[in-house]
Amino acid sequence: MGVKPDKKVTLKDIAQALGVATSTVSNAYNRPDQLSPELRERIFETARRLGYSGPDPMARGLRRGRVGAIGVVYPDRLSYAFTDPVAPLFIQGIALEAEQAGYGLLLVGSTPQEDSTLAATASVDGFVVQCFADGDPLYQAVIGRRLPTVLVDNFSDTPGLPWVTVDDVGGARAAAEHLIALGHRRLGIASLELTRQSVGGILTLEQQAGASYGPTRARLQGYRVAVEAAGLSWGRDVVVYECPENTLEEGRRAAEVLLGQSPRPTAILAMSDQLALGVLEHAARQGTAVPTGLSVVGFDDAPIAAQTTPSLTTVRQDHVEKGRRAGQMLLALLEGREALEPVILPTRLVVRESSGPPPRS
Amino acid sequence: MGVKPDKKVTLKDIAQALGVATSTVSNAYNRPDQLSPELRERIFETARRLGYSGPDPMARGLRRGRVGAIGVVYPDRLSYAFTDPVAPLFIQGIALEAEQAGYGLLLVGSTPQEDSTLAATASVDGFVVQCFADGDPLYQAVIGRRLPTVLVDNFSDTPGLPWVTVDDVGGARAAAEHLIALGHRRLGIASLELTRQSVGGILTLEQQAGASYGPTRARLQGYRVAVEAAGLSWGRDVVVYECPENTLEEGRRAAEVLLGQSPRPTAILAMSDQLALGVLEHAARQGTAVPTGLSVVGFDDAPIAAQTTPSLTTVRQDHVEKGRRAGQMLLALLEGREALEPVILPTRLVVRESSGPPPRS
DNA sequence: CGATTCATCTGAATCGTTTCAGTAGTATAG
DNA sequence: CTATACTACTGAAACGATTCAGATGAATCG
Repeated sequence: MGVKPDKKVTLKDIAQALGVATSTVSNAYNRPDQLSPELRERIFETARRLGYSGPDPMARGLRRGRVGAIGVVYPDRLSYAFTDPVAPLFIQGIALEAEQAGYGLLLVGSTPQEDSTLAATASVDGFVVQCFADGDPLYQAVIGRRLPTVLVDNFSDTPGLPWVTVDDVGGARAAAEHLIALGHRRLGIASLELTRQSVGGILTLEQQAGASYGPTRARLQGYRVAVEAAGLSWGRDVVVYECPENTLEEGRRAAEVLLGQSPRPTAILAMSDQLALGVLEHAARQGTAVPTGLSVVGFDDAPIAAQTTPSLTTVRQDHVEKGRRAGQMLLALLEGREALEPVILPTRLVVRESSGPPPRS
Repeated sequence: MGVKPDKKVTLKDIAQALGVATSTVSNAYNRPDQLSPELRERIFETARRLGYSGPDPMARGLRRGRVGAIGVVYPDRLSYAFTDPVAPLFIQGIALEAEQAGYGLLLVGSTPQEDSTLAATASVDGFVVQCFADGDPLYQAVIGRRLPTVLVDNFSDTPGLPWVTVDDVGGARAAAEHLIALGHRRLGIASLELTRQSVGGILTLEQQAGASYGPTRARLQGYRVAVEAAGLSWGRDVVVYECPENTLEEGRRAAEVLLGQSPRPTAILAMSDQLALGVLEHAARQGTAVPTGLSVVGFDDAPIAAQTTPSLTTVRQDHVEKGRRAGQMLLALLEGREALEPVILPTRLVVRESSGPPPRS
């Protein structure tokens, strides 16, 4: 039992079996006060006997206009989503709110075949969408659904479309200021992608101007503000390397390329802890001591950042809180409450062992 | 726009606007070959103009009998699910298969209010359910749905209900044998929960016999086989401490209690890396050197296990593969292909730095 | 005792699609 | 020039529930 391919048992079947109206059976499930307890019990008994597992969610959803699921949209393939150690934290935050309100979480990513995006056909009551590049078709598909939607890590000027971001500019700026205060004068930046389908590599100033991912753009700007405030030249004293993916390997490669520049940077600013860990790994392989030979600062404060050797100096953002806020905003929309104000969450520099004064030249 | 609460635009509206049959409009979306390209284009144009976002997923799902989502069920609250670093890997595995077949992943956990479980009302085509204790009501609810279902980390004797597990017994045994071969004669075990809603603490032999979580039971058994094969006494030479939650904190507490026993264990076997990391943390705080003062062996081989200092000796299982297999099995069921055989994935001891010979007494 | 309320239960409309058996009308074959 | 086959489109019946305005009879009230 449990998996027999019986023809489907419906409300009607059990109504017929008992000689009552289907509406009565429906009431047994949805409005216990509308019928006598005995009849209700008899209905459940019959349902059990016939193997009826309760009202069909889809039919109910259609009629009620509500499914009980919120869509969480990733700009990338779903299977990549979890290579980033902070993704689960964000989801956890949404889950925290969703489960209280009785919603499930439907994860949707872009499918291998670009054309038919799942976002267009997902049965959900609303969406939380993460960090999109300008003009991403998946994003368009989501917006096209005209469902209540909350943006994360992206701004929006559309009224009624709330968003939550973090202070990327401030965080990045604090990170760069920290290194400069330690005496570093030559910096390498391991950047996240600037555009969809980027190939990576050292970026010219022009290319940097074309960043279409919000957080990447904001962090570059934050770094730059600090650099120029210190009287350094962004063009001359800083090298920006774009990593085409947010993985350890790309972090390693970034380190390799950046440290191959001359003059050699004495510190590397990474836009994620994932990349920073890759940088640490490269340094370890090369026998470069951190922080005496090289300083590294990450971004995110992933749980692992505190556990590595050396532990990672990084910019903390509260991913769980970010998820919660997004969840709260969406639920407010879904439940017809007043829309919540967009919010910018704070970031904070956490100094650990991976940053220190530059080596004396 | 995008979020205006217009009254819903339907197929019928756009059919009327063009003076064609609704079935024709439907065909425009689902069977392009059934109508002339020009009409199809006119239909899309009108749809765009009226703000029609394509066939309603729920209505379509109802009619077609397929939603395009697979339910991933956690035995616990969803927000807890992600405190374990290996959970994302498992999901990633499922996602890998699901996204290829065009399915989304609906995460459902137990809701705070025990009664109305989301599993009973989730719009999905099938379920993957993780490690349940015998008789868990959430599990009953899932089975009651009579949808195609795959069990993970649990066996099943029901035909047509495939499962995937790992060789927990073998892995645990290898871990214990490793420690014994190193010379350890007194072991502490930091166990995962044995039953739902357990409170934790040192376990008597009787209590151990009542384990209702499959993996916990299997690992205990594996440890025991190794211990007794070496001529040691399970009752006298081994202390089992049950952690009520799989968290760092509980790992620390386990270490504290286990190391407080006398005679003191010279090694701790933890049933997850998460717990093992807690043990390491406790050791570090106490100034106990690992592995010279204490050996620690984990379970799972979470990504972080290789990165800690000292790196963690552990039993490797391939969580991504576990997810993939589960996904494949479910998809086979969903697509009406022949059911795949249940599978037991291998485990393998990975020796790193956290295990060594016991201190000389 | 007639009027009201109350607790139960019923019927029919509806939710927004898909599907399938047709119907014209036009092109191809014999 | 009639039979055959397409092509392009239509109508109506599902899909499996919920909802809401009644209907029925029993109980309560003044």
